[in-house]
Amino acid sequence: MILHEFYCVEYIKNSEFLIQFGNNLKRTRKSKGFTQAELANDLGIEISQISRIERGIINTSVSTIYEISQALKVDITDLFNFDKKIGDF
Amino acid sequence: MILHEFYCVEYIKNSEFLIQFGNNLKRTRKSKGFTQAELANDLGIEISQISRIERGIINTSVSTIYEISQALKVDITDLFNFDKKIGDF
DNA sequence: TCAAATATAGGCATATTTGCCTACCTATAA
DNA sequence: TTATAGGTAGGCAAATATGCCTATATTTGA
Repeated sequence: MILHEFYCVEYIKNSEFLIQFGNNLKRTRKSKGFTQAELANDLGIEISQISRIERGIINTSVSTIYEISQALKVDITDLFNFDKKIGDF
Repeated sequence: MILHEFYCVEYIKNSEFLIQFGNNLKRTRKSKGFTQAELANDLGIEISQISRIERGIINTSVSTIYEISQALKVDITDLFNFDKKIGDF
């Protein structure tokens, strides 16, 4: 059994990046008018996975990222353009 | 024990995308003058992983993609710009 | 042709993600 | 207050990626 604190600090590599990425995904998803449930349903994956990705607690795969970009009808590169977009959450 | 044929067809989702992605990574890596061993060493991961990623037989994580882009000194979005670049291998 | 460098292949144990599930939280509207 | 929608949390088993290792194939250069 793993405590969440330990989980965040030791278990995940690059968690800062993952959190930024997740926040950007969340903003993008909302701007496209999707709920987590709708996005998950379109992808055929679990809502809890979307939640975990957006919170940056898992390091999802490149093909999932690709599928998300297709479902949201955004360019996959948009999901990585978050360097300048801080603090609009 | 898993035969390679089965492995490719049933095990991997989105293998077409992963192969394109891998080919694009390979071209990008070479254009930056890196061998697989050099890239793997810079990242602190296994050469065999780089090989597997470039051949599209595994679905690596978003943070590994991010780290690769940093090691190669390219924008992460470049690793996904391969729609138009067919047949230069 | 030969040797060295580079890349591919895969076994095996371990790490991590994912699917499935249930529960809880938070806001909003009736 | 109650109900509903949207999101968060986490346990557990199964699926998949990764590290570590050795071996083999392919390419490159002398």
